[in-house]
Amino acid sequence: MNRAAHSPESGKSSILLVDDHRMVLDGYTLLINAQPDLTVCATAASAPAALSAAGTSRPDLVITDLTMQGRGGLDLIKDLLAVLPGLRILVCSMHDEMLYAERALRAGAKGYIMKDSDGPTFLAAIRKVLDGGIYMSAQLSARVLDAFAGSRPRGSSSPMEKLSDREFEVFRFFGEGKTAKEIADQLNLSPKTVSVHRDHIKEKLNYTTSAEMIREAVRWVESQN
Amino acid sequence: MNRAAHSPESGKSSILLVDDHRMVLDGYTLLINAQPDLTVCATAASAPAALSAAGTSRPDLVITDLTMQGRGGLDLIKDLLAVLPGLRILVCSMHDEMLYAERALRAGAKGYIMKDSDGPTFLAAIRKVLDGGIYMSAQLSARVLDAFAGSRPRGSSSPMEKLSDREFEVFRFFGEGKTAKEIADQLNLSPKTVSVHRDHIKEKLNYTTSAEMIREAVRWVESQN
DNA sequence: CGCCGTCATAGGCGGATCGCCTATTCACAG
DNA sequence: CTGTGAATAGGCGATCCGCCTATGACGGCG
Repeated sequence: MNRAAHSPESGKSSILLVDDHRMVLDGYTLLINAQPDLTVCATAASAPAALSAAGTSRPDLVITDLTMQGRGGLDLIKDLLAVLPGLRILVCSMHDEMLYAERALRAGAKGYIMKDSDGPTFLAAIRKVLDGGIYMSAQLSARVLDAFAGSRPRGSSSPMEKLSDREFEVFRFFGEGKTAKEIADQLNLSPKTVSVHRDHIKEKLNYTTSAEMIREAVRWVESQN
Repeated sequence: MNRAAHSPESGKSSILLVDDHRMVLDGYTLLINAQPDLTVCATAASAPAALSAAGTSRPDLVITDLTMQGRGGLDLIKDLLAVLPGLRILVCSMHDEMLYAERALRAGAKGYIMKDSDGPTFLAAIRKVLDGGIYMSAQLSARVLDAFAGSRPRGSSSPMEKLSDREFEVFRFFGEGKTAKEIADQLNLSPKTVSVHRDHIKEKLNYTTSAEMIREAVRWVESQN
């Protein structure tokens, strides 16, 4: 186990925590700092803060939530890896893994764990990722292996799987009652880009009107809560 | 301040924490137990566990998340109040308050705070609710006061009560994913008329954008089974 | 009975948005 | 190296939105 590559002095692996809920940051910090081999070197409550903190503190591992206000967590993963290639990222989300984990791992994360995991599971995930492994639940890994095995009962799965990451993100925003313009502002895009995404979503999911698409987006977001 | 009614021995106000994310529970516990006048008497990670824990530990206050798996922070509020009438409940949600706070308060909660609040704000909310007050953000209270300012022919029923028959009809059509034009065609009206109804609905229900109104319409239609 | 508030209807108008088309860049697969 | 798809965004005409005004109908009220 050679975890201490970036922490020559302490011998502890340094971790950057990213979550927009302070209480969650406190909870993680409490748990992690109680471990002899781990230490929290920085925390951040937003994507920009996370990028900045990652640049200065050079953590061995970043643990991040997926859904932060504005600029989804997937973008943060990509940005972090663009700045610090090889950085290990463990996604810790409150959302059902089936819906987000695949995207997160494809974006470059090395693990996905749900927030309702208990301490030991959580620490096991951290150490597995620090050791160069990929952490995911048994269910999820089964699903991934299944997908790689070539079995394709396509169509029975969610129609949303046809959407690209960006389209999916826009879809969710529409489901939250946001205007195209509001979404554009929040993602720092031109309204035109959002409208193109909207068009593609409509086409991929076979909706004839935007109102219909929005309704289904709202229903879908509802079903996630 | 007579907060210790149910905690004769310690003099501290006892709090039951409910959240399905253990890390969140840890963070809250850390903060609360550091206060001289507050103590966490129990935690629960599910609605049934919360009901059971509330019955045995008789807390002065319950702090609960709204969205737990198995559907229903709102149901938990109602169930808790059914078992322990007069119990004070502070909802601590990660969701935009505009979307859930009203429902939570109508269900009987005495406060609503977002998870990204900092410690002092959080403690202020706890103490305010323990003292018999109602805690909500300035924005939210402004919205509530605004809504109650010009209307109370009925004590407090559905917000849709304020809509005229025609407006309500239009509202439902929007909730079914219909376009303004489609609604106009179906009701043999000019699109302009429908748009005026839409404007009035937005005004009466205090929505700032049409997208927000449509989202709530969809949610309402959904809730009608 | 006349007055006022509300409802339902709808037109006007300027600016915003939609729907569709095209284009550039980039990444990745074949 | 070439093609496909994703992400970004501009153009443009038609449509829609948001706000204002207006008319007729109904219903309570002094």
